[in-house]
Order: sequence, then C-alpha cells, then structure tokens
Amino acid sequence: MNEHVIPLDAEAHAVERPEDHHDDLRLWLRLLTCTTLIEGEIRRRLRDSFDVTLPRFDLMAQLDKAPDGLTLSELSKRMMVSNGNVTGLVERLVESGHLVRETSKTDRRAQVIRLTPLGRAEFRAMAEEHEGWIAEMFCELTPREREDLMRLLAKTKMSTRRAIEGARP
Amino acid sequence: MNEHVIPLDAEAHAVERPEDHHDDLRLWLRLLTCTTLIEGEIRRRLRDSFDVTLPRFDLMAQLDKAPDGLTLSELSKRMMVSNGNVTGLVERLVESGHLVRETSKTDRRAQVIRLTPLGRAEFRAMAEEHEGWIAEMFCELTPREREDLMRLLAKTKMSTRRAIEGARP
DNA sequence: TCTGGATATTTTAAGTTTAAAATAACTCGA
DNA sequence: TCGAGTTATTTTAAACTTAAAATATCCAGA
Repeated sequence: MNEHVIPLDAEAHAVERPEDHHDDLRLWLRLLTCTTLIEGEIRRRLRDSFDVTLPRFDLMAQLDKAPDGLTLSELSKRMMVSNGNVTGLVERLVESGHLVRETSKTDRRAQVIRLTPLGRAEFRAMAEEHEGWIAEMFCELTPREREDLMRLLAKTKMSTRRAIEGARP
Repeated sequence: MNEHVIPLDAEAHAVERPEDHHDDLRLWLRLLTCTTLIEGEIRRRLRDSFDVTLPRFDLMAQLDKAPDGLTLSELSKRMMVSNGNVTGLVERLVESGHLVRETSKTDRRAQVIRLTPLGRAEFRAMAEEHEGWIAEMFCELTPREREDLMRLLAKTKMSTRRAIEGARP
C-alpha cells in the first residue's frame, strides 16, 4: 500500500525553495571542470608535440582566420583577454618570427598584426593535429548529443550575455 | 525542375569526410566561450563586491567543503592546478588571516590547511552572493534544459577523461 | 637497518593575466 | 581650428600559472 502516495517533496529535482540555486552551481562547476580538463590536455599536447604554449596557439588561430590581419584591440576582443595581455603575446611572437606588425595606413594609433609565412605554416601543422585531439575528447558523444550540447551551450552563452548586459549596461 | 534532386553532399550535418572534425572544434570553442564569459563576469563581481580574486575564492570554496582541512596536494588535485600554484595562493591567504596551516600529525611532509573563522565567515558571505550570480547566468534555460546540459557535460567529462587516460596511461 | 622509489612540498624561471594608469591619435561639434 | 571625449595601445605592478628541479619525508622490502 501507499506506493502511489506522492510525498510532499516528490520529484526532488523540481523542489524549488526560494533562493535555492545549488543545481545551477553544480552545473557551472561541471562546465568549468570540462573546460579545464580539455584545456589542460591540449596545453600539454601542444607543449609536448610542438613546444608551443596554448595562448600563443590561440592567438595564431585568430590570425589564421583573418587573412588581412587584425589590430590588437580586435585580437583582444576575439580572444576575450585584456589589451595588455595581447601586447605581450604579440611581442614574443614577433620576436620568434611568427608575426609581423605594421602601423595601420588609416589610423596611426592602430597596429595591424599578421602571421608570417613561417607562422602560418607552423600554425597549420599544429591546427591539424589539434583538431584531431579535440575530436578525441568528444568521441563518446553521439552526433545527436553533440548537436544538443551545441544548442544548449549557445543558449547558455546568450543567457549569460544578457545577464552581463543587464548588470552593467 | 530538379528541386527534389538530392545533391551528393545533402544533409551537410551528416557529411563525414574522413578526418573532418570541424563540428567538434566548434563545439569546443563554444564550450570555452561559455566558460570564459561566465568566469570573467564572476571574477569582476568578486572584485567589485568583495575585493577578492577568483583563485582565492575557489581555494576557499574547496576548504569550506572540507571541514577537517586539506593538504596542499589534495587542494591542487581538486582545483586542477599545479602544486606550486597552490603554495603561493595559500601563502597569501595565510598572510591575510583567512587560512591556517599546520603540519600533519601523521606525516611530517604534509601541511593541513584550514579556513580560519574569519576566512569561513567571509567565504560564506561571498558564496551566497556567488550562487545567485551563477543562477543569473543560466536563468534563460528551462529546468529540463539544465538537466540535459548537466547530463551532456557529465558525458563529455567522462569521454575526455578516457581520452586523456588512453593517451598517457 | 638500509636503500631505492614514491610522495608532499617548495623553489625557480619564464610566461600569462589582469586592472588601472599613462600616452598618443582620432573624431566631431562649436 | 579648438577642445572635449573617445579609442588604440603601452606600461606598470601585482598576482597567477605552469613545468621542472630541488628538498624532505615516507614506505616497503632485502
């Protein structure tokens, strides 16, 4: 008897006390763990296989997608890091012969950054390996699951952007 | 005419050339973007509201969950950062009166780290706000979507762990 | 007991990262 | 043209982060 009685706190997942956001916190921690795990492994493999750091790889990836080059501001916006950070990264990559910088013809404040042929060649070689590594990380997800995850992350991104917008308009 | 002809590369999503992992790469970049967005905003709010850095908050969060304290190794494993990193963070948090460290009674190599009453009080105050901020970021997702995302991230985590295990046993 | 290997932590050097202040150049309206 | 406000970049100081080497301690077996 009584096996059909619905307890007051049935469906624990749906219980919502005011201000009870533990599940969201767990969701965030899991998101963070996934990213940290993948990022750490990619960092390790880039170092072991190509002796390059992840920030440098990321910066070159942005430039590879922009054949006409990018300004430092544009780079820092796309990489979501500070301006000063990009200044230092570019400095070291110019030093090592992977990038060139020239003053914009239309705006003397702006520097246009480009990959050198060496930089592009090295990046392309790394990128091919890198893409395989990433596929490896997701290999246990079905195509359907990957689509779902993509969609849910897109929604999370939009939700977060609006939360940020709302807080600092 | 011909509008019903199915082109050779119909259903772009299903087209799978050998070694074509662009979708996985996009999935990874989206995951990274979400994490970076949220992390950046949390960092900003912690600074503005409590004048604390994110790494310090994260470290205190680990200790708050472990009433008996943790060793530096245990901390670095849980935070997924290097040992040396934790050494420095703990040093500064002891300096500011938020942590205490004592040598383990059973292993003279190990330091047990604990929150001080001050550290715990300050952390609890921050954590309450923090939880609300996180909920804000996810607020446009339905409960069902949050569950799905949680599940998919769990699967991603497992998939990644095995990829890492497989590469360096 | 002694010793080799494992574990816990610290140190070191180099690089990354941020926030904030400083510098320089642009824009646009009075 | 002048000047206020904006934008692009650099500089600065402090903190964070990693990988690798160095120390110190533990542990298990000969």
